[in-house]
Amino acid sequence: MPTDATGAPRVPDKPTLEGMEATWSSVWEDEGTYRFDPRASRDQVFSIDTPPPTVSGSLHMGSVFGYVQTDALARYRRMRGWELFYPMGWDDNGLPTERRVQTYFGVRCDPSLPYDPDFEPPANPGKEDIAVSRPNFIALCHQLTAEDERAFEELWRTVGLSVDWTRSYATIDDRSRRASQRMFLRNLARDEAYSAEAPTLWDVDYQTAVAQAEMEDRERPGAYHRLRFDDIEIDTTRPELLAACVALVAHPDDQRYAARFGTSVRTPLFGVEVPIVAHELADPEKGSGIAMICTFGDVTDVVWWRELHLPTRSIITRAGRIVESPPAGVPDSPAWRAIAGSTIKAAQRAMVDLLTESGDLIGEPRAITHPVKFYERGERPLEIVTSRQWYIRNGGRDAPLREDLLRRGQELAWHPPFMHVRYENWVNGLNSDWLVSRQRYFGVPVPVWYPLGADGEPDHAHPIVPDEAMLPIDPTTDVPPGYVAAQRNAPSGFVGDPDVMDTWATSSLTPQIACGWEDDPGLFAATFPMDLRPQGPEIIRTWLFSTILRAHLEHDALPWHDTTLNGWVLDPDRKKMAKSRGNVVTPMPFIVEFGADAVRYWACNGRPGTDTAVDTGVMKIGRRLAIKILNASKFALGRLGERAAPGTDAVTDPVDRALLAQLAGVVTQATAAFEEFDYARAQEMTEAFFWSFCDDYVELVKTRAYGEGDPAAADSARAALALALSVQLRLFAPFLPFVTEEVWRWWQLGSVHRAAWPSVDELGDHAGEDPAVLTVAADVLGAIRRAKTTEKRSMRAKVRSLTVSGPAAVLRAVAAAQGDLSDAGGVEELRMVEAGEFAVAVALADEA
RNA sequence: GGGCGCUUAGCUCAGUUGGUUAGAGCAGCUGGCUUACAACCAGCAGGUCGGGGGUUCGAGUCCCUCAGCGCCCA
Repeated sequence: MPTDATGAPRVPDKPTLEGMEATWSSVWEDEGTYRFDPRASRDQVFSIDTPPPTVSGSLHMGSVFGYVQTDALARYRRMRGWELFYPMGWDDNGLPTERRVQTYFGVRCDPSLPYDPDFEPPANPGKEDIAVSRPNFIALCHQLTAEDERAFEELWRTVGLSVDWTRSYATIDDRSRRASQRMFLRNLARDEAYSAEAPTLWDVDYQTAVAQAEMEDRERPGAYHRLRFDDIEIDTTRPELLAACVALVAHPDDQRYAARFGTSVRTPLFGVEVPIVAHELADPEKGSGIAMICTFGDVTDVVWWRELHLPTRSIITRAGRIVESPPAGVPDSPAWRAIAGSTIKAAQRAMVDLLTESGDLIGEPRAITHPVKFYERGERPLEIVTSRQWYIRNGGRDAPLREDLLRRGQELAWHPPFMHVRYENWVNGLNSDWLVSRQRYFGVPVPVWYPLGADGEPDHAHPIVPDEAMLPIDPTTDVPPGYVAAQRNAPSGFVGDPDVMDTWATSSLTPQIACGWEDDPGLFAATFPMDLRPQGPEIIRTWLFSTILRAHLEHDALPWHDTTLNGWVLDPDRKKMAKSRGNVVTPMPFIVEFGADAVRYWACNGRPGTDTAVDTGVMKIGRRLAIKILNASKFALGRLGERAAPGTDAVTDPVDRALLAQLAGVVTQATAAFEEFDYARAQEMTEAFFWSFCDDYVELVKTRAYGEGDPAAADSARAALALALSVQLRLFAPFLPFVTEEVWRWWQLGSVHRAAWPSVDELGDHAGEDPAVLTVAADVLGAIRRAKTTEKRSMRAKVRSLTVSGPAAVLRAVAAAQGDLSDAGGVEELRMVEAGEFAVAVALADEA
């Protein structure tokens, strides 16, 4: 028995689940149950890098699903004696928050406006967005995310996450900005970060550059237009880019065009002479086998342009329109004026009309469906514009670094293991460095300035960097060392980098942020590298990868030893839950209807890495389990009356000893499952044992436990009930923290969540008992019940004669359980017959 | 097009290195107010483990192949 038992239990008459979430979450807060002890040393700490949820996203079942699974692992580790470092962060930085702020307050950011200290957002957003300065806009972002974070924390507390709430952080707070900027400067100093002017994937609506990880292919309708270039016909889906054409390209082995390589043709309408070139990426099967290269229609154009050293004729602006003046080499003709300044769609219509008129469009456009690149949050296809951006090397163009990162992936322990291959696929598929600058507002500023020449032009090759002690900074308001404010934007002065960093550039540092990198060396030494990083399946390529990258570059280490990946949450029709599908469901109604423990039961019922449907049927089972725990506990503890539970030594009856022996097996297996991060298996085994405990063991010993007979036999049952209950409550505690805490405190001091994880040792020497005594007794009891049910008799009906036949070992087990069997089954006479086969014959007494 | 996962009872899912008669819950059916629990309990019935082939004394499990579903990446 636990040594802190308080004596006689206090068991409520009508135990209930209602209100448990509020009661216990506030007790845990008051008692600091989940508070990290910073005096712990690294070998005592288990640290978890919780991915900060995007607070401006909706609270949905997917969040609860993964976080609860992790919480079960965390609670197990805590009970095993680890000092848990389990902080929570909020990912509030970035575009999702900007969007939400824009629609919520009806504002838009105009960085050219000055800060207005008196600005108040309208109570009700009007039709027209109000333009506000960047500082005002950022203030609104902070205001709204603070509200969102309160809602999230409320949910997490209600669902029982054992997070240390005193250690929360947000990816936009001072600590995160400081870490993010410091890491960027370290990358810059080591030449792992660099800026370059290059063709960049660009979202014309958000007006920002987009990284490879944020881009996705979508099937979109398009049309092949066959255009005539002198005697050559090409197919293109983007005739509006004709003016941007710099060459035609065919495969080097394509005999149809072999003779033409090195020659040139003239573009229709514009009459620009362009060379015919050869490149392996030209697909002979596609269209006529020869394509026009434009600057830039897609990423292949960029490859051709770079590798074949072609000129640049960009015609698309960052706003997604055709430029006003034609690029170098293109005449300012009527054809040009037909598209100058127009939208891309309008330009396409104008080009098609002109080409039809001139006869250079052959036949009708042929409709096709093809993959088009989109920003994952965007609504219009990405364009490619040339701009200066910041990059961090990630192995995309650097084989040794890529090999290092693949090796890191092999060092990391993946749960489940098959997820590792997704990482390998991603790393092997990288084809560019990581573009980290974004032309947005609510993010961590790129912490550099540029010197301005006497002509007022910035010198991008020699950025001015702040001292680390100054961080965090905003280069658009802070002044660089050695300059004064008046020199901002003045010739021979300086200019701040206007960009912010990609969200991932900061959230890839959650281990460093949470562990106090450079800010709190003691904490960092005790917690980093972290032990576990749990996450959803969709962020291997972004979050997981970039976190490994940053830790590799700075610390030459993995950021964590183990990583778990949960599955998707599917809607009840087994479709992936996604905002775009409109099938997202929020968790609170389920928590209200079934209770937090029941929702947790559902989450932990989902296997590691396995997609799982929202299923109220499973939650009902969870609720039923929680209620059963209350009632079974009431029975077990109620038998103790006014006394404390007898000690383990009192367990002498073979049936009781067999129960504890079986329980020892469950403890061993549940522990092994948890060690492999398989919370679901641990829950399943515990649950299965508990139901057989209730249905068979409790029924068998009930009479004895009521004390109707030998006091020693009664004490044996009571001691076994109490001990088995204590062990099972602790086995359930990671999954059902509320109901187990409720019952624990009926008779124990302190929290079950700080109690020791059960061990085989505490079950005494009963682990060596033959568990078959209970198994056989349960089988015989089952046969008696079957007989009564078959004859449609009450369970109270007496058994006139019970005959058990079987091998000697089985009969010995029956004999050992004889008293309990007779009591539980109402058996008047028991006969045992040695035989090869196990069989039970039941003769019921006549109805009274 | 490449990679990964899944397919087991009407439904939702377990089934750990190959090993008795493939399990659970829900739904269904039949009973029972048995002093922890009627939002409960007891019992019953229900499956050629997606199709085909192979390895083995033995395959839901390993190999090959086909089909369907889903996800990731091009």
